[in-house]
Amino acid sequence: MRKYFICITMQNGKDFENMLYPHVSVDCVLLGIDEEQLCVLLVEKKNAGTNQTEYKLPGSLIYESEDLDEAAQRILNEATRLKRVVLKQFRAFGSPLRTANKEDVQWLENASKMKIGRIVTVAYLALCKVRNTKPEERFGKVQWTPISKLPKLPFDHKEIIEEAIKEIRTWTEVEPAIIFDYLPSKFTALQLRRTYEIIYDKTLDVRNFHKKMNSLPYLIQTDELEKHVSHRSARYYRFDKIAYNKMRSKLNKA
Amino acid sequence: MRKYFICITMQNGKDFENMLYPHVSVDCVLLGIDEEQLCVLLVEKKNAGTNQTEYKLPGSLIYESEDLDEAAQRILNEATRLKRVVLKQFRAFGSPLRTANKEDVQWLENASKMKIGRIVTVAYLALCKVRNTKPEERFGKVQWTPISKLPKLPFDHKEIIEEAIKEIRTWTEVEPAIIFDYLPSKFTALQLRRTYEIIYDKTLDVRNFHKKMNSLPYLIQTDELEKHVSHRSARYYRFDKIAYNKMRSKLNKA
DNA sequence: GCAAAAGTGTTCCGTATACACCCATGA
DNA sequence: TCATGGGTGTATACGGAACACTTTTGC
Repeated sequence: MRKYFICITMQNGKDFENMLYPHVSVDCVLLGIDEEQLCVLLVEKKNAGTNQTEYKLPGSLIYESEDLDEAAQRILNEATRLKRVVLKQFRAFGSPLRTANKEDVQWLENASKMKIGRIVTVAYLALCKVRNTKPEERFGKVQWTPISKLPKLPFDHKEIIEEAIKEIRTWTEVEPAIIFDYLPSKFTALQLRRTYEIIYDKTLDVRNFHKKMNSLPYLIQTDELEKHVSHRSARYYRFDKIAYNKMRSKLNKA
Repeated sequence: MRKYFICITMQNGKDFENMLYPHVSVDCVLLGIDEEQLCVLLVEKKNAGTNQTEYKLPGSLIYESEDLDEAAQRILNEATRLKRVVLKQFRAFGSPLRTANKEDVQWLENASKMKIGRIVTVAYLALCKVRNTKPEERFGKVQWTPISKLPKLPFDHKEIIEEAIKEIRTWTEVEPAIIFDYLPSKFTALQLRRTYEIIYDKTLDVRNFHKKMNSLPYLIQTDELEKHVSHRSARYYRFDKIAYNKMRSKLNKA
């Protein structure tokens, strides 16, 4: 049995480079910490006709000539205006049932102006500074939502978020540098500890944590102290990227 | 600017279920151990016109209604006739440059009878018993090739294999059960040790290895001994899946 | 003076590493 | 009798976990 599949592509005389590729999408799970909770960035999903606002993960079909990593950076930038955030691809989701819900498909067809069949999505993960995010206007409103209070989400976005949360725990273990990408350049021991506590959802012993910090070659004490706090002021630390990389390359040899 | 993209799909009156989806493929990196070396299964890639045989990873476009995991199982089964092997999705490869080599694309168009543009591939990994593999005839010849002697490969298959080798090391650490899926149901300490040695590409201390084995609740000594070997006969061990799962669930709680 | 967080050391336990010799078997 | 792998124990090092009190500062 022979099978034929013919694709005809048309566009308004514009370059092929800017064409969307309506078979593969990239979704970004942007995690951040706000009000002592792990939060995920959701964007508004405007439903034609109805007034109710629903939410979804920031994501998009990829462009014809765009690498997956590039697409992820683009989406992250559109949703937050942040640049050079470390993004990690963590899984592809490709069940044919992803597009089983007709409302979801209808919405996507309206949004993309394309006929949508099946879509395989590649999911990315990043840790972002919540305070710094200002999405592009045309991207609509974004909302940092605690992971304990996720609303109804389209497609399999809930599953994607669950996987992302598992993933970030193992990721921070193997590549702790991403934590410092997330923190301000000077930070206190408390800030660092809270970050780990929220990511791992458990409390850490203060003394053991200090001991650990002192044993890590890439955590440098500075002379600066917190000011104007109503308690003993804490010392600021900084992340030494060079020492970190040196340590890593040693580990990899052994 | 509006963009249009029209897809027309035709087929010989057969059901849509069996249609290939020419935008996403799945490639399987099947690793095994032969002659004390880590090997990867490659399949013949017949080039129309020329007589030379080249090789590639077993892989295929996915079918319209097929999940990614299903596609991976199908490909594994076609290439080895093995069933119920644990496969792990480890990364999507989606650079537009994947299809930069025209020969590769030409070959794929011939093989699939489809017009091929860009393809995003999702890569899977498994550990297989080399001796048990007998591919389906129509799949062509397969060859277990030592990873140190990879031939020229199409697309980015070399990169995919390199990633897979890194991946299997971390995978066996977090999920040692896959090793026992790979070994015969009764195995000696030597067999198990060699398996680890080859995967990690380093030698392990014999005494420490025995000590470790004894400390693991899921490794059970049997009363059986090797026979007809020209040295003291070794004891057989077996893998206790129940004990393994019990141990895992404890770990996850803590 | 009090609330709030900073900072600091010791003990214990389990796991990883290093290391050398005698034993059983078939050829 | 020799070649081959089987099997065993001890000492040391390191990192993680548990645990309580004094210090500093602003209000």
